[in-house]
Amino acid sequence: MSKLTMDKLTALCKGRGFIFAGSEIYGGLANTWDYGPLGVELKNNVKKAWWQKFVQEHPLNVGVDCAILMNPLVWEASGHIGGFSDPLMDCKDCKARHRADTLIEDYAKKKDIDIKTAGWDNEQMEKFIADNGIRCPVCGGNRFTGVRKFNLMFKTFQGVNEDTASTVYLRPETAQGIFINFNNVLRSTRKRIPFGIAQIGKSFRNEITPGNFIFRTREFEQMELEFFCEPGTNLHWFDYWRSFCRDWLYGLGVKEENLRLRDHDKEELSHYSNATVDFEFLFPFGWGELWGIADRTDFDLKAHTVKSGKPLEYTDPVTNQKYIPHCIEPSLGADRVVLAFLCNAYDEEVLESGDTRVVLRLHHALSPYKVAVLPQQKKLNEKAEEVYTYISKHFSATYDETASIGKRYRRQDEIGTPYCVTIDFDTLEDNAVTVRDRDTMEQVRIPLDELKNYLTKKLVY
RNA sequence: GCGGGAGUGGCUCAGUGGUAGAGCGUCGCCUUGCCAAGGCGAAUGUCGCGGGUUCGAAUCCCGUCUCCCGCUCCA
Repeated sequence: MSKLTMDKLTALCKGRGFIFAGSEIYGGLANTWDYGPLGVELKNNVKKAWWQKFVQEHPLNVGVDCAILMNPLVWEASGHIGGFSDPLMDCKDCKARHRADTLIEDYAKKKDIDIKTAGWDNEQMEKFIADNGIRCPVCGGNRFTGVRKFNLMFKTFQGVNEDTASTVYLRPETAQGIFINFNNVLRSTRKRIPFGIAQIGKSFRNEITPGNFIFRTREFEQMELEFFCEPGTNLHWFDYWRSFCRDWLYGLGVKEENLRLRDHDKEELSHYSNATVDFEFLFPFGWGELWGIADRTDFDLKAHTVKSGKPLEYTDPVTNQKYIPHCIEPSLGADRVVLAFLCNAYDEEVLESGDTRVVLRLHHALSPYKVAVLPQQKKLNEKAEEVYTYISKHFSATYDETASIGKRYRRQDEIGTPYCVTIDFDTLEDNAVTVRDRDTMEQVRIPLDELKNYLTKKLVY
């Protein structure tokens, strides 16, 4: 198998209608991508598969879909205003841009001093850099501009007045919508601890450095679960979700060699968390984070309790004890995992004839089309259309009557369609069709009235 | 923002002053009844945009825009 490159993948995505560059006819808009007809099917299938395992089939979890725009106080409480920003400074000599906190912490690590810049303001960082004579890692100069905070949140205005009072933010994570609805969900579902609230939705971060196709974009979709548990049971549930998430990926065909779980060192832990594991996938550009599972403790519920004055707590129905639940958060990037599934599925197979067959070996649950209906010849299209009409009521299906049958198989292979149903001249006599399997390339004859059951069995997830 | 690369049909590119081309892909017809066959035909371009030089610019000059890669990351 020849190696997959991002160029190959983006070409396939664009050519076949998975993903297009955004705003193309106006010259584009950097790092925006539009999902095409196949891409939206794939992405919807990914979301559906996630929802199925994390909500539909999981007895402890329920779902929500919260607003993207929220009261700005939410972000003050969560620490995103103030904390969720990068302190940047430029080298006046070589124009390289650096993060002030990184410069300081790298320096501290080298000197073996224990320094945490979290909570420092701009002046403190500028002073430390000047006092210690920290130099630009690129050119060695020591003339820096002042520190400017670059907030990662997109800001906009609600209503007609563009003043501070009407400033709202596009959410940088979906999680906060869950936390602020903790009481609502608890009351309306009569859930007991432990339980989880799941959400799929768009988030926005004004990243300085987006890139790698749909891996890092400023607008992206998250699939997050906030799982609430009794304090002290954190580790148990952390491990539980760690395995659960890993198995979900394996269950959808992610190869073991493409996935690694990396537990965070104490130093890299976020301000809210005391245990974190990264699920990393081996993309053509290297290992990239797919899924982060964090133990957020009671940080968020506590913060919102303080800020809002509304206690977000739980009363144990047996002991009548009140406590603020702790929270384990598996947070998955929808676009990233779509990209991962694409990379994971991409295969180039060299056939006996010598030419290569490009196959997307997507899990059946993820394939944009489950079935392609192909008349052996155009003369048979009447019968074939009949079959298509019937099949498409039950499965996402496509129809193709052009070119040779072999070429049409290849087209379906390239977009990951697991089953091709061909109608031939015998079909008119015996009312049966040939079903061809994408992976084995084997063919079986199935009577039309058994076709639906046959495919249903094959396609169950 | 800085550094590098690139803008010519859907894709990959050729064309470096003189009527915009090829391959692949797409579509149609013929052929072919199970894995990218073949034949014939067709469609698709203000050559990124603006200005200049010139009888004449995809090509030379100036400006400008955009995208891609790298850098400061973590869904």
